[in-house]
Amino acid sequence: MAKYIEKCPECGSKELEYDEKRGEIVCKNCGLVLEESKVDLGQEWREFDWEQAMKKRRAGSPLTKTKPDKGLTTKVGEAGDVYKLSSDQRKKYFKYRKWQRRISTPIERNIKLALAELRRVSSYLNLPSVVTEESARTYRKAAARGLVRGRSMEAMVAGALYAACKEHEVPRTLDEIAEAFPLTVKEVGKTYRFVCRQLDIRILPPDPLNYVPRFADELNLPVKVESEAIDIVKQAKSRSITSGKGPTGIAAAALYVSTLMHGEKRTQRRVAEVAGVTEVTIRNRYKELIEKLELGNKVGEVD
DNA sequence: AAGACGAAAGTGGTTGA
DNA sequence: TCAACAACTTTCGTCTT
Repeated sequence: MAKYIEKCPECGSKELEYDEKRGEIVCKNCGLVLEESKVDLGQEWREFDWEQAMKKRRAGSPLTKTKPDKGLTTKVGEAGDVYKLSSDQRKKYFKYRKWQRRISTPIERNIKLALAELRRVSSYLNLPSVVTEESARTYRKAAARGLVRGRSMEAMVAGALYAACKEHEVPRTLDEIAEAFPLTVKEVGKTYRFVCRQLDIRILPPDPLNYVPRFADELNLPVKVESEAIDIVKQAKSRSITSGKGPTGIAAAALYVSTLMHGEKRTQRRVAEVAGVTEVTIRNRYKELIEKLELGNKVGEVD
């Protein structure tokens, strides 16, 4: 990811870090947030071979769930000339007419308003598009089931948004979201739970395994250390000593133990830093791991 | 001098009456 | 809806390398 600024205007430090999830550039030295929103001019899809490339490449704006008509804004003509068309084309015509009519039903009108609100708040909070898309999907579902009736539209949007944030592990508090609408924290929380229950959305606690590769990479650890850490996490999971604990803490501690086992030691501070937890947490988890998995004898061995 | 360790007090989120 | 609770953080002092 290209950086457009290379020096912090506040302290002059060149240690800048781009946080992709938050879309912010942060100065590692003084913590100043330099740029809150960036426009990603790259393609939003990936292509792995020629076939996929042919399928996925296109021009124009992305097909997106945040637009009620999926971004197709061309007006479809009125009836009249239809019968001059071939049957194939006539079918297409009716298909498009369907979408045309769809945006005028009450539900779609409601959704249109809701999505406008969603886009506004998303950009205000600098949320990545995956989250926005996810909330849009959720809101559509909720609206389709008539869950919005008798509830404020804003609150439903907020609930869907909060759920999506949690699902994608984008750290936005209830307060931040409530403030952006604005709604009270209570209202957002209530609709959030309502939406989850009704749509059967389970926010499963994030799996520590997801974090291991990322942290290992940031610590420049060799593959063997990483796979050992993954192993440790799996063992820990099978003995259910991971439940209720913060997943990042587990991942970090497993990595730390693994570094000791392979003589690739990193300081607790460094590990804590990349994992976004404190050294204390690393120590606690690490102590647990050693105890419960009887790893004590293996630590210190250098191979 | 830097890292590791652990105790104590405080905070935010979850849970159960 | 509110209070209890566990996990996690912050802070700080001590010990080890």
